[in-house]
Amino acid sequence: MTKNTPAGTGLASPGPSAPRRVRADAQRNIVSLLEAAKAVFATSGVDAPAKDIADLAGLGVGTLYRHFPQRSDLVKAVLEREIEACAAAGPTLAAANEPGAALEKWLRRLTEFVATKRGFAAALHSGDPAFDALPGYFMERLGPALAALLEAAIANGEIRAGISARDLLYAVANLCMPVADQGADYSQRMVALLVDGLRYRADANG
Amino acid sequence: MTKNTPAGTGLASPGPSAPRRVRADAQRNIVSLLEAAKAVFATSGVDAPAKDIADLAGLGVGTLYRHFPQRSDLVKAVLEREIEACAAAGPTLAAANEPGAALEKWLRRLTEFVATKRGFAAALHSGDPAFDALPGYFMERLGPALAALLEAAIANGEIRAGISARDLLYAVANLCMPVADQGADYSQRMVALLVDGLRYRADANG
Amino acid sequence: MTKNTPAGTGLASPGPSAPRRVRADAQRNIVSLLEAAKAVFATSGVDAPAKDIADLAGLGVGTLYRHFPQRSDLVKAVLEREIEACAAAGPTLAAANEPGAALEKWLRRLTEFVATKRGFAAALHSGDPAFDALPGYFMERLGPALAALLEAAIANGEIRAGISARDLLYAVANLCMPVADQGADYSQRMVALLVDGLRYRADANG
Amino acid sequence: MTKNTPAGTGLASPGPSAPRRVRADAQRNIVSLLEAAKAVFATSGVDAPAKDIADLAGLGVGTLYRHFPQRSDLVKAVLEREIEACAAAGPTLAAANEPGAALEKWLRRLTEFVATKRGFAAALHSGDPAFDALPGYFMERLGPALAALLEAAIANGEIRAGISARDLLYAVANLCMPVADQGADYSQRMVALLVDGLRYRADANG
DNA sequence: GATGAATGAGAATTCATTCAT
DNA sequence: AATGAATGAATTCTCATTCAT
Repeated sequence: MTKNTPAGTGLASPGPSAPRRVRADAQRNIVSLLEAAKAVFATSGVDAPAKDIADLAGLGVGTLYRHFPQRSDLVKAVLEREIEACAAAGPTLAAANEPGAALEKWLRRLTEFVATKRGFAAALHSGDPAFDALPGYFMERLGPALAALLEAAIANGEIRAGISARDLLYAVANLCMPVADQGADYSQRMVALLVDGLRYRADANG
Repeated sequence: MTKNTPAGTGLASPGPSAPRRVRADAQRNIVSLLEAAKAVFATSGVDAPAKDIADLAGLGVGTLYRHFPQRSDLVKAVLEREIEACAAAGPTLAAANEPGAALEKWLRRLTEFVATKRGFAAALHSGDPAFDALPGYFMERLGPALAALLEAAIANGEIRAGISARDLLYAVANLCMPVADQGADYSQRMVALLVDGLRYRADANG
Repeated sequence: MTKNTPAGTGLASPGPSAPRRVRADAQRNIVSLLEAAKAVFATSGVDAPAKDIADLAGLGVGTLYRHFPQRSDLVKAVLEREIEACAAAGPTLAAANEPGAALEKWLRRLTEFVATKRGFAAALHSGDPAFDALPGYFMERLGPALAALLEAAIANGEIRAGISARDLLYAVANLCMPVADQGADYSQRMVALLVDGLRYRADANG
Repeated sequence: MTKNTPAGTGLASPGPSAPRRVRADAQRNIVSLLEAAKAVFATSGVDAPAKDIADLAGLGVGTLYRHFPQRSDLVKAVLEREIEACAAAGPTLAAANEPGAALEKWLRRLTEFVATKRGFAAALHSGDPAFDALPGYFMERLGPALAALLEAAIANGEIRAGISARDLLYAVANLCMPVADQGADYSQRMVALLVDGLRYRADANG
C-alpha cells in the first residue's frame, strides 16, 4: 500500500492486482472507524473534528489519518457501499416495472438514501476543497444508472425529454438538505413533485 | 433600544417607542457594514471571518459587533430589504396576471433572489445555532405571500392542492444551493420543473 | 497597519509616512515578546515552539502571531537593532584606525555579535522557508559596511584582493556556529586566522 | 552482541568475541538501509522522516529501528567508511608531499567530503541529543590524522604553531555549512583562506 | 527477523469575542 | 462610539517509537 492510498471498505476480495493483504486487526480498525464516522457525521456533520471520530472508534487520530489521509476519503468510504447498492438497483427496477414507475421508484430510493445520510448532502456543498472529488464520484456512479431509466421513460412517452440525469441527480441531493426540521417525508414529497413535473405534458415529446 | 438590539437597516422612522436617535455617523457605519457584509457573503459565504467584513467596511471589528452582536443579525439585515421587496411583489404580480402565471413569475423572482444570494441558502442549512432564527424569519415574511398566490391558483384550477407554502419555500431555497458549478439557470430550470409538477393533474382537485 | 505587517521594534519615531500610531499597551507587549524571544532563542534555538515564547512573555500565542505573523519576522526584529549597530560601527572604526586594523576590529565585533546570538547562525542555515529572507537581510545591511572596509584595506596594501564581502560575511556566520561546546573564543580565533589569511601575500596585489 | 547494538557496516570480519553471525538476509537489509539513508540524507537532511528511508530501502520502519536504534547510529554508519578513508589518506599524502602541501591537500580532501555530505555538517550542529555522539566520533577518527599533518608542517616551518587540530577540524566542518546557495567552491575558497592564515608569519615560530 | 499498524504527544495556526484605550 | 489588541480554545496534521502479528 503506497503512502497515501486511502482504505477502501476492504470488502472486495483481493483480485489479481491486489498488492498486499490487509492485516486482520487493521481491517477491524477500519471498520470501527467507518462506523464511528457514520455516527459522528450523522450527529455533527461531515466537518466534525477528526478527534471525535477517532475517540468514538476507540482509536488514535493517527490511525484515522493513516487509513483516511483526506477527509473526503472517509466520507467516500462511508458512502461507497450505499451508492453502489443504489446504482445496482437501477437495472433491477427497470426489469420489474414499467419505465415510468421504475424511474419513480428509483428516485424514491435515492431520496431515501440521501435524506437519511444527513451530512452527505452537506458535504456535496461544503466549499472545502477536500470534498471537491465527491460530486464527481456521486455523478460517476449514479449518473449512468439514472440516465438509463430516464431514457426508457422518455422513449415510452411517460415523461418529457429535456432534463438531464445530472440536473435531476443534483436536484434530489439538494432537496434532501435538511431545513428547519421538516417532517421526514418532506424530501420524498418534493421529489415526487419533481417527477410529476417530468410527467407534465409528456405527450409534447413527439 | 436595549444595549444589544441589533441594528436594522435604519430605514424605519423611529416610532413612538424609539428611545434613542441613531447618531448620523453610526448610521453611516451601519450602511458600510451592510454593504461590506453583502460583498463578503457573496464571495466567501456567510461564515466568512468577521475581520474580513470589518476590514472591507474600513471599520474595526468592535464596531461590527456593536451593531450586530449575532452573526445572524447581520445576515438578516443584509437580506431584509430584498426579502421585503420579494414579499411585496406578490400582490403586484397577482393583480397583473392570471393566478397560475402570477405564481410562476413570483417563484421565478424568488429563485433569482435566493440563487443570487450565494451563501444565503447555505446559512439556512448551517447547523450553527447563530442562524436558528433565519428560517423562521424567511418563512414569516415570505410564507404568507406565497400562500396567497398558491391559494388563488388552486382556486382557479391551474394547480393542484396539497402542497404547502412552507414546503415550496424550502424547496426553492434548497434547489438554489450551488453544486459543482451548475450553469446559472440550473436553479430556474429545476424550480420550473417543480411548478410543472404542481400543474400535473391540476384538474384532479375537484 | 495592514493585515500582515510585522511589528518593527517601534523605536523609530513616526515619520511623515507613519500611517498609524502603535498603541501604548501593544508597544509594551511587543517589547515583552522581543525579550522573551531573545531569551528563548538563546536557549532552544530559533525553532522553539511559539507557545514557549508567548508564555515567557506572559501573553497569548494569538498576540505573538498578530505582531509577528512569520517566524522570521520575530527573528528579524530581535536582530534588527544589533545588526544596525554593527553596520554603523564600520565608518566609526574606519575613521579611527588604519584600514587593516579597522577591518580586523570590525570583524571581531561582528564575530562577537553573531557568536553571542546563538540561534542566529542556525536560523541562517535552517531549511525552513520562513527564514528565506534572513540571509538577504543580513547581507543587505552588513555587506556594504564590510565592502567599504575591505576595499580600503586592499587599497592600502594590507590585505590581498580577491575575497568578496559576501564570502567573508558568510564565513564569519559559519564559523560562529556552535559545535561541541568549543571555548567561547573559538570563533574569534578562527576569524582571526581567516584575517591572517587575507594578509598572507598581501603584497602580491600590485 | 547485545540486543540493541547498532549495526556497523558489517565489513569487519567477526572477531574472536563475535557471539553471533549476521544472517545473510539481515546483512542485505542493512546495506539497503545505508544506501537509502545516504540518498535521503542528501535530499532532505539528516532529520528526514524514518519512513522515507525505510520506504526507499523497500523495508519496514521496524527493520530500520532494529538495526539502528538511534538516529545517530544510522548517520554514523553512513559516514563510517568515508571518514575512515579520509583518515587513511593522511599518511599517504604525508609520504608523497612536502609537509605543508600534504596538509593543504588533506584539508582540501576533508572539505570535499564534508561539503558534499549535505546534512552532515548540520547533524554536527543539531541540538538533537541523538547526535551528541557524532562530534566525538568525528574528532576521534580524524583528529589524530590532522594532528600529525599539522605537526609536521609546523616542524618544517611552513605554518605557524598555536592552532589545534580540533579547532581546525571544526572550522572546516563549519565552513562547509551551506548558506544562501553559495557556489560549489565557496567552502574550498574559505578553507584555503584559513590555510593561508596558518602560513602567515610562519617564520615567527622559532 | 520482518513488518507496518497504532499511538498520541506536539506544533502551527485561525478566529470569534471581549474589553481596555 | 469606535477601535483593534488580546485571548486561547479548537482543530489539523505529522512522525518517532513501540509492539502485535
